[in-house]
Amino acid sequence: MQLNAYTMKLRRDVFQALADPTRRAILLLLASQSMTAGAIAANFDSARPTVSKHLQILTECDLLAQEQSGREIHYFINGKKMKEVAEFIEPFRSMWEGRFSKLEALMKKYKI
Amino acid sequence: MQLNAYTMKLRRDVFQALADPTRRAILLLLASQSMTAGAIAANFDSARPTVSKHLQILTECDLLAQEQSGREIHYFINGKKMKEVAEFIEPFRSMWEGRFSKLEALMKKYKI
DNA sequence: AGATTAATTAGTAAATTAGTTAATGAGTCG
DNA sequence: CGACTCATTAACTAATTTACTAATTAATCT
Repeated sequence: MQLNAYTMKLRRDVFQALADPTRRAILLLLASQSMTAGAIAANFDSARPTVSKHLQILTECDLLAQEQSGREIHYFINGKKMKEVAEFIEPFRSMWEGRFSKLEALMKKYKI
Repeated sequence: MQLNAYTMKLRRDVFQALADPTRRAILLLLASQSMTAGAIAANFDSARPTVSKHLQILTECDLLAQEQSGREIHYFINGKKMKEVAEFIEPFRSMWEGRFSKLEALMKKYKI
């Protein structure tokens, strides 16, 4: 079997999915409501198959789920998957919001 | 609203930097203390110039800052930049932690 | 049935990325 | 000064990503 971009197993994790600005815009679009592939694509300049591909990538890594109704496919966000990203940045939170963040930064820097 | 290359952020941004697992590991390493390039590289199998490149990318997008001391370069995290990621995730938070997340999801889905 | 619509899959080209080894720059120390 | 060390830059390759047009699948409408 010939392997191509569609059949090959590629690296697909949440962070890689978020790396593309179009995909982030899709997620923000869907934050308020679910939409069909066509309605989503209407918000972008890219060709429809391009948006379709982005939707597939987001779905593969579980950031989106789909539900077919007739010939339309509705896409909606899987909030739980976003949690993975939130958990990654959690250890850094104190670095931008704590009162003592500057002091802490210095202490870390000089390994006190 | 039409989203295009003007309204979207271009490459080499925080999200693109986080897409690589080695770079995420570097950030986690530095979460507890600053380290020299050599000490960081010692934690990975990649060749040193490879790690150096990752450090450069992380520095370019301000996730890391560097400070030279003699011939060593100390790298440390710029927590504020992480905030950008946190802010992107924020609108989705209710989707994984709210009591009513399932109900909300349904309401959004059917645009009630 | 035939035409239309919604969306994906296929195939291909261009750009970007991550990795390598070799070479270079710049402190440190005998 | 010359050898050694820390780290980056240069040059190159292989793999991956993103994009497009054309073709296909499947549901709906007249």
